[in-house]
Amino acid sequence: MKPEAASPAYQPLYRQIKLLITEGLESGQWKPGQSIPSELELAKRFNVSQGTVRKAVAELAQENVLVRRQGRGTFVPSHAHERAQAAFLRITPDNAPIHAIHAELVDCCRVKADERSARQLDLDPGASLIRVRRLLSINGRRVICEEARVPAGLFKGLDAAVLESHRCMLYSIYESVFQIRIVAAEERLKALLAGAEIGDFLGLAPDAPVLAVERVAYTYGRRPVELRRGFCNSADHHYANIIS
Amino acid sequence: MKPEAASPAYQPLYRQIKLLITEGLESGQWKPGQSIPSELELAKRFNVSQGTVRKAVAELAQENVLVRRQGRGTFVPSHAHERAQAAFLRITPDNAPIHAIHAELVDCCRVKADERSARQLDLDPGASLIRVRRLLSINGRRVICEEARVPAGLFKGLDAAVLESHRCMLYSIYESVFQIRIVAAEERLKALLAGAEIGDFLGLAPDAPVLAVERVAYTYGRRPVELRRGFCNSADHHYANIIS
DNA sequence: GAGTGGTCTAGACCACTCA
DNA sequence: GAGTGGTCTAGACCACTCA
Repeated sequence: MKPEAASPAYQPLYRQIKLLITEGLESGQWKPGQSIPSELELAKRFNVSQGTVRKAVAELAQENVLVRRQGRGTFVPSHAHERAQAAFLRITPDNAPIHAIHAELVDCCRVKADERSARQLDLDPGASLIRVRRLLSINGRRVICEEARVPAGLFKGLDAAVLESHRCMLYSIYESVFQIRIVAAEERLKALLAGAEIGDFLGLAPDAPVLAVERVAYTYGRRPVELRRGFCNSADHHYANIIS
Repeated sequence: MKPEAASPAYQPLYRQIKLLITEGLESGQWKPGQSIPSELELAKRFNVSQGTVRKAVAELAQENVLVRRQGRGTFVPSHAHERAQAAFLRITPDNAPIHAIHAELVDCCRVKADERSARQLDLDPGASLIRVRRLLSINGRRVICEEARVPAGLFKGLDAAVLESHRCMLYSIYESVFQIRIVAAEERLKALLAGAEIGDFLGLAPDAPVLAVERVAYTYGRRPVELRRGFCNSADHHYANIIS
């Protein structure tokens, strides 16, 4: 492979390699938890130098799409085994580490996408979504009430039975059952009053404040595949963020 | 310079270079807005290869401590000119870009550090702090009520007069008046009720929900130099965050 | 000891900026 | 055209893991 001539669509070699690796991940050629071939092998396969592969892999590792371990290899992170979860669960107790997370299913049903949701998910208005509502407990205390909506077309067969038989984080289920890996997300936070329904779920008065977290979650290639709304009792918990 | 022998304290060459560059920034050898020497010149100066300098600079750029511009050079970002601010102001209007930010001084006084603040700022309990309270307007609407506390020893002369004569973001003032550059921060978010005082400032009922943002801000070498608490009317604004 | 990723060098050439 | 950072190569050696 040679760098192509300058052009409006010019992409450096290592970015093309990056794309090729991403395609391998998307197609399921290398699965979560497994390692991908070594740098030297990929270099041979793509007919570039090891340095170019290294640069591509470094960027993917940077984006948490791959994990490099010196002496062992380069791995596809899994929401299941690893605590790659940690990156997507930003709510933590104020003065303690998380030692247990537990999810209770509230309901799971089909809904039609409203205009905004359709736009956010890149679907036609009125497209069919599956809506999952759950209550999350951290260290035995019910803290978060959340609602996820995903395209029914991508998540065929997602229902209460599947959710009950995989009592873990949703993203582990997306990954293990539907082969969809969440790799990035955008969130918007607001403070709201709980209201009757959410107050009930969280054991709060309707006029208690809750932290509302709206999320658009993305799979490879920045394709949006999930909308989520979480309401958190932030009396003894907070949303943690690191800038820069 | 040669890589030193393996040892418990082994640091690769490029990390040592990184430290040398950071020291140059701290000492004011290269100032915000200015460029640092070219990679080739730094390589000559430190007696390493260009690639090693490149790796050091790349990590610093990654951490937003430097900014690289192809064809022009490598620059020290400034809170003043650039919108490096953007990284530290995560509150934005729900449906519009920010076109104007305005700060009103509420008060500025000396306070004693309580135990927690002293610990967070790495000071002795009871150390003298300067507390600044301000109201921030975004696009002409008062949205945030914030309180910053900084060590009096590092910010000698910070008072109402200085704040009134530099009507801009605090971090610009820290940088231009006190030669202290904020490069990173940790934040904790909660939802609270406004209460009488904050409600007054933001034109909200005392039982309206507000987004509370607590921050510890760091300068080079992850040294904490500011504590901040912000209360935001999140009715038409939100805190934006990108994961991964 | 074989295999992995991590560091470092030297050198070529490219893309971009600016005078 | 000179100077900057960006890409790419080839090759050496190091640190780490695992059998």
